[in-house]
Amino acid sequence: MVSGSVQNINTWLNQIQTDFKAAVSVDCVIFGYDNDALKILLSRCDMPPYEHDLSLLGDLVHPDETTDEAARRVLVNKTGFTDVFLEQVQVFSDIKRHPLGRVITIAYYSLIKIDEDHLEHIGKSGLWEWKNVNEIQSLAFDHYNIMHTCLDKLKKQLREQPIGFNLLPVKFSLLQLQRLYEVILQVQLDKRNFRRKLKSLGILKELDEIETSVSHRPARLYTFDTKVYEKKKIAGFAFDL
Amino acid sequence: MVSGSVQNINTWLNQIQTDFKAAVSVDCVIFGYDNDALKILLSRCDMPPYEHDLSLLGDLVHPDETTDEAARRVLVNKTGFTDVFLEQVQVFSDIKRHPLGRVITIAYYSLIKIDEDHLEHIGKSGLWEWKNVNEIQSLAFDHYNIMHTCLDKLKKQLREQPIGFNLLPVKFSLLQLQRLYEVILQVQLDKRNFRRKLKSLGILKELDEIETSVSHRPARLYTFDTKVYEKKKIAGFAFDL
DNA sequence: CCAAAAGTGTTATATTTACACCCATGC
DNA sequence: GCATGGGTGTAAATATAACACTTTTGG
Repeated sequence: MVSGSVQNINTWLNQIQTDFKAAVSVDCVIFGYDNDALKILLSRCDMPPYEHDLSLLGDLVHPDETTDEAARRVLVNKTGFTDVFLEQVQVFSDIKRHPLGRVITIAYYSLIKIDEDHLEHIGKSGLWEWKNVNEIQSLAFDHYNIMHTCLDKLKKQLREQPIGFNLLPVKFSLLQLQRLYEVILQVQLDKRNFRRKLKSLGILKELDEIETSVSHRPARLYTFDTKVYEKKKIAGFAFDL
Repeated sequence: MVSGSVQNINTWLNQIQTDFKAAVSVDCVIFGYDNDALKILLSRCDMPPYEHDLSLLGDLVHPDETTDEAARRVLVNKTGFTDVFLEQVQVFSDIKRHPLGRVITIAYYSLIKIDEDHLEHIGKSGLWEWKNVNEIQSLAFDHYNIMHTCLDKLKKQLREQPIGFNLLPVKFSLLQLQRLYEVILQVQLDKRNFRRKLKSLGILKELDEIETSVSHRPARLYTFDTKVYEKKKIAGFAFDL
């Protein structure tokens, strides 16, 4: 047995070059938010025995890229976006998780502004579809498990950092933002306390614009002040809701 | 190019079986706490060009184990402990990170009660050594980087969960615990507020024992109440210090 | 004028911070 | 008896939580 003794360079070389290799993939849980629902971008799986299931978007990690780069590549190819929120979550390495052999996968989660034009087209292309998180009962491989791990991480980060903006249009109302938190965290929030809290963080920029074509008093629109945020992030701040 | 189009099963099979494979390893940042200092267990590296550097403890992931199992195997082999705190941190996959070829590594961090007898022996065996975190200037491979990522994660978790106990003897005084937080988080804490906070969490069990052989008034000893903790963890609790 | 969401302050409660002295023990 | 850390409480400041009504718009 190798371990327990000092590592030997020849042992390593042997192992690296022979059977101690595995295929490594990335799988992206791409979250979008639309119609007061949290959604995930999924694709039809064409691999037995999962031909009739949906699966996460992923690919093998190429020899010339890091896993982060691979995840970003998958995202860019599938959504067209280059500048999106993307975060590494966890490794999934059960020996039997993939039917074709040992494939170790790194899970990532990503936040997308779903309402952009071409993203709707993607949804209509038939290759991929947006599915409500609540309505997903099962997925191919261990992807259902991966999805839930990423969802838990999203919830945690949402409480710690103001990342919710990444799921909304550039301009949004405070109620939209509140609903987003309520839907994802599955809590109910007080309108006045929520607004006070957010304004006190100083990362919202009030715009001179208001909602249009709503059949009630239009709400003021806000945008996310990236510059202030970056400054604050370094100091570190909590975001307890 | 594969990605962008629907995944094809034959492409996958080809890639998995040929050049799209990588060696996968685990590297453990094993933290211990002794003499008011945070330490890490390191080993001498015997691989060029790092022959004169220290490195983290790690090994290749075997074909019949998950990465979590591999990390635990490394820990058990090196420290003898089976029931230790062990947490996956992050993947490191720079293409040139390993001199022998592509090796993707999964970083873990672990918390050890350093004061157990056989652990001191380990430290004296010459194969491994405990080194103060503050005194580490560089490590082999990208291990210095890995170490700092794990240290950051430790600091974060220490603020969110009462994991500090894992670094202390089973029985400890409140001052010991406070010093541990101060050393790791690099803050100064108020003795009374710290005690109030901890007692209010209800995860400390007051023992009928006191310190011995100290040249001042001996402190009451406490132990960590795992059962209460497990119950509370499910509900989720913050631990802001 | 009705429906729907926008917008706005105050009070009570809980949490956090700051702070100083006497106590028990070993030498 | 002196050095060392052990142990304790209170008051002020801050943060959080609960709560209801008027306003603006479209139809």
